[in-house]
Order: sequence, then C-alpha cells, then structure tokens
Amino acid sequence: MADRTTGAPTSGESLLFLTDDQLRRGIEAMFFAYRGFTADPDRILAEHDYGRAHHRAIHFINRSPGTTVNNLLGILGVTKQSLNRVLRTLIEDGLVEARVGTRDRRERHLYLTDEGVTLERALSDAQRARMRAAYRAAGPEAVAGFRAVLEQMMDPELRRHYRDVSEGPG
Amino acid sequence: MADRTTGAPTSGESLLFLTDDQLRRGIEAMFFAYRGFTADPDRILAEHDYGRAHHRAIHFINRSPGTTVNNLLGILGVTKQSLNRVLRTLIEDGLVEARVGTRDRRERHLYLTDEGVTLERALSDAQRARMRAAYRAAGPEAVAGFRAVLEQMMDPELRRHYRDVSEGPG
DNA sequence: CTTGGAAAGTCAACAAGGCTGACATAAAAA
DNA sequence: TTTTTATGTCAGCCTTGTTGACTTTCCAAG
Repeated sequence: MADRTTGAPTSGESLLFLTDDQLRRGIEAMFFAYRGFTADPDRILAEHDYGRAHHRAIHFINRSPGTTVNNLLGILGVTKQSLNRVLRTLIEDGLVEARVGTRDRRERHLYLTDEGVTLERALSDAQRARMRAAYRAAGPEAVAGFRAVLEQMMDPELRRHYRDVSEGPG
Repeated sequence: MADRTTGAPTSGESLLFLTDDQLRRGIEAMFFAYRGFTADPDRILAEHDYGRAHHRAIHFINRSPGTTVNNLLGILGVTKQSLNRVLRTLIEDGLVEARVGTRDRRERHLYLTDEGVTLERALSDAQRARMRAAYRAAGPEAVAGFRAVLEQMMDPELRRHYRDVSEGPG
C-alpha cells in the first residue's frame, strides 16, 4: 500500500517536503508541540483541581455565550455524559451558569459567571503568551503556514466547527 | 497583566498577526487539528484494544531501536509506572522485545518484533497519509512555517528531544 | 386531546491511562 | 561494603473517556 515517497522527488517539482522523513518530523513536531501548548494552562488548572476537559468547556462557553449543551457536544467531540460531569462541577463551583431555554425548556444555555470569566482569562492569558512568543519568533509568514497546515489536518466536520467558531459572529 | 494587543498594531511593523484574536484562532486550530492528527491511528488502535499510549511507545521504539526504558520516559514525559503498564502489554502480546543490556545489565533495550513493526507501519502509514494530504494541500512554504511555529511552541527540554530524535543519528 | 417518538439532560457503572507511594532486585559506582 | 541507579511491581487514586438506562420536555400524528 502506502504511496511512499522515500527517496527522490516523484515529479518535476520539488516534492522533497513530502518524503516520509519530512512527514515523520511533522508528526513528532505535533506531538512535542502539543505538550507545550497545554503545559501552562495545565499548571493553572491543577491549582483548581480541574483538568483539560474543564478548560475546553470554559473556552468554548466563553467563545459562544449562551451555547447549548448539545452544541458544545458537537464542538468538543465527547459524549454528553462525559461533558455533563465536567459541566456539573463547573456549575456547582459557580463558574458556569446553565439557564433553562425559553423557547425550548429542554435546552440549557451556558454562560460563564464573573468567577468563570476570571479563570478563563487566567487560562487564556497563559496560553496566548506561549502562542504569542511562538508567533513572534517564527514571524507572520510562518504563522500563515502554520494555520494553513493545521486547517488541512482537521476532519471536514471539525473544520466546519473551526471556521464557525473562529470566524462566525461573536 | 498580559501584554495584550487587542486592537491596532503596537509598532510600525505589521503585528496584526499577534492580536488576541489571531492567537485565539491559532489555539483553536491546534485543538481541532490535533483531533484529526490522532483520528486515523486511534481507529486502528481500537481494533487491537490499544490506546494512544501504546502508539507513542511503538513510535519511539521504532524510531530509536534499542532505546532504554529510562530514555523513553524522558521522551514521553510519563511516569515509569504508567509506561511500564503499556510496555508490559506490548511485550506480553509479542510486539516489543526487551533485551537485557550487555554493558549495563540493569537496562532493558527495547526493540519492535516483526509483529510490532507491522503494527507500527499500519499506524504510521495512516498518520502519514493524513499529514501528506495536509502538506500537499498547503504547500512547501506553509509546511516550513508550520514546523517553525510548532518548534517554538515546545518547552526547551522537549525541543531538544525533538531535535535529537528528528535529526539525530538513525 | 392523547400518545408515541425524538431530543436534551442526568445518573450509574466501567475502562484507559495518567498519577503517587512503597518496595524489591540487580548491578554499577563509590 | 555501602550507596546509588535502573528497572519492575503492587496498591490505590483521579480524570475523562465510554455505554446503558432513565426522566423531562417537546412536537407531531392520530
């Protein structure tokens, strides 16, 4: 199987960036970089006895206030039972408020409380600081390439979520 | 705190790529892309009742045959108990062989068996296919930027591991 | 109006894979 | 000989995934 491109270019163009070795380096870069990506928020979360699942929920509730549980499920890609446990602790701790929907009373609309906003700011400040340093060191053209490759790496459905949440109406 | 760059450029140069909004989009891109990055191997692993922890061990043993347990701990960033559980199952299942060191007989040198190599190939073929498609769609300049930003995102110690494993002697 | 299905959310139980702590063994180093 | 190092193991805990069973609410077909 496998369409390998182990050695010389397979066409007239320079396709050296598609060799197995280059691909492996990209794979390992993703692995090591993701550790750095989560390291700073992880430290803050640990102080609050929270985990990454809490961070993800807080991030997207902050991004889309009033979002429903079901909407969040689609974005996060976990089961509702798994998300529910995280949301329950955030609600008990007073970081998230769940308002029963007015049109459809089955729905819960989620909002960060002031305390939730405070934690979100601490987490995203830390994560942005790392990202900002990386962006600054790599430069604007590298950033464009970074985002382009990541977007291509997403599943199409996730890419839609990415574009919705990233570019949609505030 | 936070050195925010919410609005206009803070210098004569175009620093728009450092705005909080651009940084948030990069953060969300990492989140969604990592899901895609692991999706294909995850499906294969599930058929074998393995998880990502097994994949990581297999990947780096394949990359550096004969590596020791201790070395692997540094690369993977987990506790020996956690790694040991994974290695034990891989050894029991005949995918990994642990040879007692000749110079230092406390050490275990890890190798993939033929069966281990077969699974590694299936996993990395799947992961490379996704990466190759993303690289090809984004183009060589984007790939350079992608790798540059990821490298800057790593913790310095992890960056060293990345360079060792990626550029070191085979 | 009633009823049945679908949708949203909750509760219970389980598994993977992190973690810490304590301890055993073997071998290298001092 | 004593100490340190590398490894493995057992026990137990936590987070965060999973499935299954259930309630509440809504809506639409009869």
